[in-house]
Amino acid sequence: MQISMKCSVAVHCLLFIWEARGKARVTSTLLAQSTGCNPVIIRNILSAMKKAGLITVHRGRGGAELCRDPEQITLHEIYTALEPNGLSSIIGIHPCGGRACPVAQNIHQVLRRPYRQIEEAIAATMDGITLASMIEDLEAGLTSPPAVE
Amino acid sequence: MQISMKCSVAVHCLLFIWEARGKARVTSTLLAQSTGCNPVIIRNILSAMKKAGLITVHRGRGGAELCRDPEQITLHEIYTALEPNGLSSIIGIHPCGGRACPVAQNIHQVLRRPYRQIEEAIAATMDGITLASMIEDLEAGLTSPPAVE
DNA sequence: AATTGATGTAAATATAAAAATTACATCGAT
DNA sequence: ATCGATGTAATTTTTATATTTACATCAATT
Repeated sequence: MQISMKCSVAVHCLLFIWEARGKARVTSTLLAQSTGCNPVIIRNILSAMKKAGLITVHRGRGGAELCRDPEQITLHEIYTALEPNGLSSIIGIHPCGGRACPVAQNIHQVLRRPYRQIEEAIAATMDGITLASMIEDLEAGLTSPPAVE
Repeated sequence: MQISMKCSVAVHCLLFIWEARGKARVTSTLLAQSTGCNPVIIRNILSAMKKAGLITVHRGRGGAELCRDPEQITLHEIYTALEPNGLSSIIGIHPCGGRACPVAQNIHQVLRRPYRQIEEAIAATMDGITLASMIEDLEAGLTSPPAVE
């Protein structure tokens, strides 16, 4: 599994919720249209972020809002809200237990430290990225004419 | 896509090749048995590492050897040998171009910087991990009794 | 030179993980 | 009470990985 598309969709949703604050009720259908993915996927993502205390979602009436200031929401929090196992889910190790070969018996332990270091590096970087900084970049793009991709 | 199992298999192969040096000819069949995956997968991985200049593989007779000292081989090189697109392949961004929504039009650009920072952090960490250090950990495990998983 | 056991790849198949879809219970303002 | 919304479970579809099959090529050995 990668730093999955779920994460980019989640950021997309948060930015949308922020931009729409006070203007429109942000429903899962609306977010599905903007992100291009299914309303159920959106609801699952919103649900995860709700459990993590990042947003509130109104049942019945509908609509989502941020629970905190964008400065107080980091990419790391967004990511871990979506991935229950945290960053270790981005790393895969082939299963090779129960084999006679001594390399096979120890490979798991050998990789533990390197992979933990990588996870820590990613976590530290993600801690430094706030929703506020992404909003800043978004709004810079909104005022200037749309760039050709 | 994650830091795929290919990477852990590749490290496994390199450790095996190192431990077997001078003792046995390391064939893809042998590595397939030790890693638990298919000989064709092994050959593809070896082929990629060969192109990257990490190992040599003898045709006909068979057998693989390291081209360099383990101190001179980093995890980053191993990883990039396997993934043509480098670290950007660990990150997925949902496609949402061509939509009217201004958030959809800018999300790609907003995520560019954070994700580049993450890639750089991973790269830096991987640069600091050498095959030699993993061999050290492996051999520490070989001398002590096998741990219960 | 022929044999043998190996690598190097392409193509097809099988498996596993993600995402989309369908369905429906529940909620709450109007 | 109705209506449009969320919350989830279960199913299907899609996509990505990994395996298998097949075969051409190679180089040491006989």
